[in-house]
Amino acid sequence: MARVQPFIITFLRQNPRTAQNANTHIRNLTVDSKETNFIYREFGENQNQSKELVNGAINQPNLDIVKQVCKITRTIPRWEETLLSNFPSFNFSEPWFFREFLRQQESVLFSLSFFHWLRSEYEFSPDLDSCNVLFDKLVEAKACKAARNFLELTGFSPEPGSLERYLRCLCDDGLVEEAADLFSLLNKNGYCPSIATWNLALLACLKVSRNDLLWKLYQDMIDSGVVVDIDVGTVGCLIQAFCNDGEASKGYDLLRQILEDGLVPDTVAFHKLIAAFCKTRNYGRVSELLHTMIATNRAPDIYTYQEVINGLCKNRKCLEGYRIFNDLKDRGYAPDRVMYTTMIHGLCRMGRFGKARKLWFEMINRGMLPNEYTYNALLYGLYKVHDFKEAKKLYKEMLDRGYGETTVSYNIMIAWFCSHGRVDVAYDLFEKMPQKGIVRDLITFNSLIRGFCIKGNIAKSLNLLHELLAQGLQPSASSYKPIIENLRRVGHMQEAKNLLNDMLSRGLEPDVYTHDHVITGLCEKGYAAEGMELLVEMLRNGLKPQQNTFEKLLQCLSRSDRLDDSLLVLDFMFRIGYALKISICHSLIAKFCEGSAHFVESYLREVLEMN
DNA sequence: ATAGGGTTAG
Repeated sequence: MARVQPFIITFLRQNPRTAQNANTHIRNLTVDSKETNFIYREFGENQNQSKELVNGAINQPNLDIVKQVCKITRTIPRWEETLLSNFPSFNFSEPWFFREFLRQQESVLFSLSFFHWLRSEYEFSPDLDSCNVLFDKLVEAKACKAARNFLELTGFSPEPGSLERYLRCLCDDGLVEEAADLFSLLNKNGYCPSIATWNLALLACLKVSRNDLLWKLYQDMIDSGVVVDIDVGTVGCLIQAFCNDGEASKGYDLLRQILEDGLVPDTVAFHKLIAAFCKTRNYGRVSELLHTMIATNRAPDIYTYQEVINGLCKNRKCLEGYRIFNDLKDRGYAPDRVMYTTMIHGLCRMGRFGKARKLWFEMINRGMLPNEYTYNALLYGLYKVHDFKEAKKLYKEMLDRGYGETTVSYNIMIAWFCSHGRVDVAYDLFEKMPQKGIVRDLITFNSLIRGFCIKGNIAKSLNLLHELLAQGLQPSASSYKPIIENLRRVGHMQEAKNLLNDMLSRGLEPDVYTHDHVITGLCEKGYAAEGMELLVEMLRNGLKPQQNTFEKLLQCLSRSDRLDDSLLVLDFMFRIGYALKISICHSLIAKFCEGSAHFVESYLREVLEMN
């Protein structure tokens, strides 16, 4: 059962007037009567009014009683405890009573709690009319959790139109799974929601990063036959979805297609495409997209350029980004703080601290104060140029302005100490984080794991890996990589291999070098078969082992007299395009000759033909 | 609305 969110309570306490309008709060409330009571206790007014109630036998439709009860539920705390005794002979479970109650009670929250009271008191179930009214009111108040709960309790079937509004409500709240179910239900009953509703659902999927559901919904949408003409809003969503899936070119094709039809998607779709093509470094496309935007009256705005500059900076084209940044200024665009921060960060990442510092002052001169992001960017820059003195100064300034106590700033400092051989200091910071209420995230752990590995402290690194997992964080390849490399260095190949397997089983992709480390390590220990197995696995995954790895493996295989495997590995090696070193060639041939003289000739021919 | 940190070299 969801709870009242604390911030709402705080808000209500500070702002009791709002308690009068319960409708605005119901979306955040549950139907738990305890919680509802709490709200009454805290905010109900006229708490002593409950005395003057009419007593007597009144079982005829009586609008006056309805009026009184409406007021009681609205104003008297814990009315549930006294209502029956105040109206001893009145039967509240008459259907007309609840219908009329709903008509008069303007607050959805109180209507709902009255319904719950009726249920618990009389096992009441409202008639279809009342169900429809209350359900619609709940949806209108965007209380979709309460609406769902109401549906479950009553089991009634709302009108398709109501359901569609409910559906939109679910989308607004990001409850896309339920929305998708409802679409199927509506479709099954032959009702087809409007394109706008479908689009809303597609957008909601994008918002909660559920591309899988988006595609499923889109399929349903087509199957339902709603798409007569291509809708530009739908296409915009699809373009975004393609970009999220890493298939920007498909998104691009879609854009071209719809432009031919004379339709132009919104800027968000363009932005997504731009970011995606920056990522694949297809800058020609990016520039083309910008031109398209201008040609179709979607003039690139500051956010567009933000996307471009960010894309360039993230993909090692920072100076290009810087050029555009300056260009924009020349053309009269006033970069905002985000753009300055992005640029400063990009320059810092490239070690151009001087330029970054210049922008920093320029920004301040233009009346924009550095915020948490800007401070972190510059701090990161100082870390990159190893200027600890200045970093300390900046960090202090940052703290004075109330910005430094965050995960990111701690991570920068921790990475700093780790890469300057002071993992002990980094660990102190790490231990201070929870005390200060700062969350440690994956990057915090990864930095420290790396720090301890630099010092050769494998045990500590492993501990951190376990702690990370225990916290429920998803490890990344960088959580494992340094540990595996360290284990190989000290020859603990079994553990290294176990960790590698652990990585794979979590769906992580070790890079070429991690694999290479394990293979060469295994070979050094004489585990030819396992080395071979891993090499094959690598090739199967499309990874290209280093030449040295092949050589190590060949030596190991020939030492353990696995001549067939040697030939196989040679074959792989030549196919990749590596040449065989003369020394290894000699030792291989010598090995072949040791065996039955009968085969030497054919072996030789094979090796020579391959080379 | 938008931005930040780990790893970059083998």
